[in-house]
This record gives sequence, C-alpha cells and structure tokens, in this order.
Amino acid sequence: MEWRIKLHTDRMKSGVRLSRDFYTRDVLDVAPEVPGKNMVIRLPGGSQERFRITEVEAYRGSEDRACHAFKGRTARTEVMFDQGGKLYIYLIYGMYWMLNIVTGEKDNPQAILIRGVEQYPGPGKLTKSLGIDKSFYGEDLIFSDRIWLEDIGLVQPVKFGPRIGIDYAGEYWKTKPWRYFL
DNA sequence: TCAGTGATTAGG
DNA sequence: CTAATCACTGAG
Repeated sequence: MEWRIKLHTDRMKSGVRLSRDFYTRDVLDVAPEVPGKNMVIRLPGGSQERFRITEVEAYRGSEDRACHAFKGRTARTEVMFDQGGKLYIYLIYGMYWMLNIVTGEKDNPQAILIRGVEQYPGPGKLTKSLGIDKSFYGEDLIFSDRIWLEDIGLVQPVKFGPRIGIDYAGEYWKTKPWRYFL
C-alpha cells in the first residue's frame, strides 16, 4: 500500500532530464530502465504535465523481424537510423499514433515503444490522451521544450514478458521477453 | 471473437 | 495507379 502513496506523491516532483548518453546504448540496456522514469510533456492546452512510464517494448535492429527497420531504410523508419534520443512516431490501423524512442548509435536502428503511462495504459490511448501525433516525429528528447524524459531517482523493480501484437514475426522473435513493465 | 480506419509500402 | 499490411481499441 505504501508504494501507491509514494507513486502519487512523487508524481509531480521534477527530476533530471536524461541526456544523450542514456539513449545511445543498446536498446536491451535502455528499455528495462525506462519504466519508472517520468515523461514530461506540454499538453495541447499548454500546461506541462508529468507521467510515470509503466510499460515499454524493445525493437532491436535490422535482424529483429518485429522491428520496422527489418525491411530496411524507408521514409517512415528513417529516424530509427539516427542516434538515440529522438522520437519515432507512426500511425497504426489508420487511427492510433505510436510513440517510440530511438536508441543506440547512428545507423543501428532500434526503438522503444511506450506502451503505457500511469494514468493512460495502452499505446494508442496514451498518445490520444496526450495529443501526441506525427508532429512529434524526429523530436529530440535532449533539446525539446515540449517533451522529454527525466530520472526521478527511484529504482523500480521491472517485470518482463513477450512483446504484444507481433504474431507475424515468427516464434523466435515473438517469444523474446522484450516487454518491460512495472 | 471482429470491424474500423488511413498512412505506408512494394509492385505493376 | 492498385492492393496488402498493420507495435490497437472498444463494442458485443
């Protein structure tokens, strides 16, 4: 019960913005550290809010059949080939914007799908609620004044399991435990 | 379980 | 130009 109270009282507390070095590591090192971090965002109304990230998934390079970079470099996936710390945004099923954070070094395409924050579980629901759309494509979390991540000095135990919604990727990639959540 | 919905992509 | 695909969601 105490952890619930702590989550709530800490929610608005500001932390330290994560720097480039955090993102330029391998996605499998970065992704497990993202749940528990705060996402700071300027909402459509103009107010700045903080949301605790609760669930993410790792997509790792041109070998990962579930990763959009698997099919090579296209206009859509271009930003994944840039250095870590930028946003990869795309539309799915004609309705939902997906929010991803690019990781790794330049020309090593990787990204982390943000699947949920504390108040808005679900990748499509959180982008809709927070007003995240194509205009965030390529946004740099190191310099942006409307969205970034911050460390609030809490280490949360992270659980893990297989990624969601990638049946097409085949048994090997589908079963990799690359989903991380609180 | 299943339809909605439209950008993106590869292929003529 | 066409047609298939799709890191989802909510209704029944």
